[in-house]
Amino acid sequence: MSRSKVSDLLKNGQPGEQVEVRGWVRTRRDSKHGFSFIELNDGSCMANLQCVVDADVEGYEATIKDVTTGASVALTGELKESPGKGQRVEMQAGSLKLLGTADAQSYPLQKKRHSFEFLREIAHLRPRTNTFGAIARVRNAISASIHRFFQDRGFLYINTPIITTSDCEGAGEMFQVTTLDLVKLAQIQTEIDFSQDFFGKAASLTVSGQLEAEIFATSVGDCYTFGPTFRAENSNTARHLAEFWMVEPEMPFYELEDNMTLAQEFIQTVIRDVLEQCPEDMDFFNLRIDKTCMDTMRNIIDNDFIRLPYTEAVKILEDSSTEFEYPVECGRDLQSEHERFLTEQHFKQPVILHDYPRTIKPFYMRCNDDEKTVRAMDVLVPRVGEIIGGSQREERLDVLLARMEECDLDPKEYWWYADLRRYGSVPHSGFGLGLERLVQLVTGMQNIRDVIPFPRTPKNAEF
RNA sequence: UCCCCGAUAGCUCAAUCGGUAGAGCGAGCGGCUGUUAACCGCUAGGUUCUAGGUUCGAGUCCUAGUCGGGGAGCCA
Repeated sequence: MSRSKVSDLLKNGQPGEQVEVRGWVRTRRDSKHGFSFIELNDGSCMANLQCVVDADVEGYEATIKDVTTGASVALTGELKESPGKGQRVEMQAGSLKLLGTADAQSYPLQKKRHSFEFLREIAHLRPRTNTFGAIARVRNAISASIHRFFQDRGFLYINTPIITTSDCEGAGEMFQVTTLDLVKLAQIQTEIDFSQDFFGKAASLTVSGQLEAEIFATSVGDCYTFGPTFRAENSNTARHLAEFWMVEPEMPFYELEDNMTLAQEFIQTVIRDVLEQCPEDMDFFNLRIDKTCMDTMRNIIDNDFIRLPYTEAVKILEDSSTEFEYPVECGRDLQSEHERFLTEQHFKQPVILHDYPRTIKPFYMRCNDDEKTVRAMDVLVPRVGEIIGGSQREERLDVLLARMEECDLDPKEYWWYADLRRYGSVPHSGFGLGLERLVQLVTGMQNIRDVIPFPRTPKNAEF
C-alpha cells in the first residue's frame, strides 16, 4: 500500500478505502473503553486526520504510551464516515507503527498556543505548528504563482549573480565576500590588498539584480529575476531582513505607466491564485491572525490601485487635519506615518506614488523634463507599507552620466551599464517586489521574521 | 543606529512600600469520556537574563551588558 497524503484523503477519500498515512501526532485522546484518537498531521494541509485506534489493533499495546504530541507514526486502516463532529471522514486503524518518539517532557511544542517570539527560538520545529505550516504552503503558492504570472506573459527567468563587484549600487550596505585570511590580516596591521582576494577586487553579496536584468531586458526582452538579496543594514524592524527574496521584472519599451499597470496586475493575479489554491490556510489567517485579512485581499483584487504623483500626495497630507509626528515637506521623502495615512486611512487601498523628487532617488531613474522629479514609483499597501519600488530607467547616455556625477558615482565602475545606453538604447522600466512583504500582506503576519523559514537579522542566524 | 518598554517554572504571566516565589496552561500519575482547545483530582517542576553595586535583607533599587517587543531611520 502506498502512502496517502492527509490533504488528499480529507478531500477525496471515500469510506471503505484501505489507506496508509504517515506523519506527526498533534494530539492523542484516550478512551478507557479501550481505544484512542490520534490526530495525525503530515503537513499537506492545515487539518489533521483523526485516526481511531482500538486496543486490539496491531502495535497498540506496545506503543500507544509513546504516541505523544510530536511523535512520528505510520497508520494503515479503513476510511469511514466520521460519526463525530469536525471531520467528514476518519480512519479506523488496522495497524499502528511508531516511527520516532518525542519525549513529552522535553518536546518544546505543547498542545497550546505559543508566542511567535518563542517559536522563533525553535525555528527547526515551528513548521510543525498550524501557523507556520500554513505560511510555508502560502509562501510556496505565491512563489509558484509569481513564476506562472511571468511565464504566461513570455518573460524569461534570468539568474543574476549572487556575488557582485559593483561596489555601490545605491541600495544600502553590502556584505563583503572574501577568501582573505581575516585572522591573519588582523594580526599584522597592513593595508588590505584586494588584488590578492579571490576575484582580484573587493566583492559583495548582491543587493539587487536590476542592473544585470537590464542587460537581458535590452537583448532578449521581458525578463525577471527571483532570488535572494542581501542588505547589511543594521535595521531592526518588523519589515526588514538582512537576507530576503526579491522579484525583479525588467521590460524594454515600457514607460512608467506600463510599469504601474504590470505591478498592479502582478499583485492582483498572485493574490487571486493564493485565494483559490489555499482556501483553508487563508481561512485560518483570517480567523486567527488578522480578521481584516480577507477583506483586504478582496479590496486589492477588486479595485484599481490609486496612482498619485508625489506632489499631490504632499498636498493631501498637508490638507489633512491629521497631526503627524514629522511634518510633511515637499522635496523630502515621506515618512512611514505619511505613507500609512495615505494607504490605510485616506484611500484605504493600494496606492502607487510616482514622480518623486530626484534628490531622494537613485541615479538610474529617468529624469523628467521639469528637472526636479524622476520617473519613480512606490506601491504602498495597507499594514505592510512599501511592497514594490520601481522606475522607468534613464536611457539617455548624457543624462545618465550627469546623474552619476550628481550622485558622486564613478562612471568607470558602471562602464557596462553605460554601454547599454551607448548601443541601441531603448526606454525601459522595471520594479522590485519583496517576497516576504507580499507574504506578510497575504497572511496578515505582523513580523517579517515569521514569513521566511530562517530569518537573518542583525545578531540572528542560528538556523 | 536612536527613543520607549520588557526578561520570574517547559510556555503565558502575577508577586502591594525592598521582607519566606504564585497561578493558568503544558508534563507525570489516577479517574471519567465517540473524543476533537476534552473534563475532574493529585504530584513534580525555580541560579527570578548576565556581571557588578546599594542594603541587615534585592525578583523589586542603581550601573553596564545581552536578548526580545513597539516606534523611528535605511528600504523591498
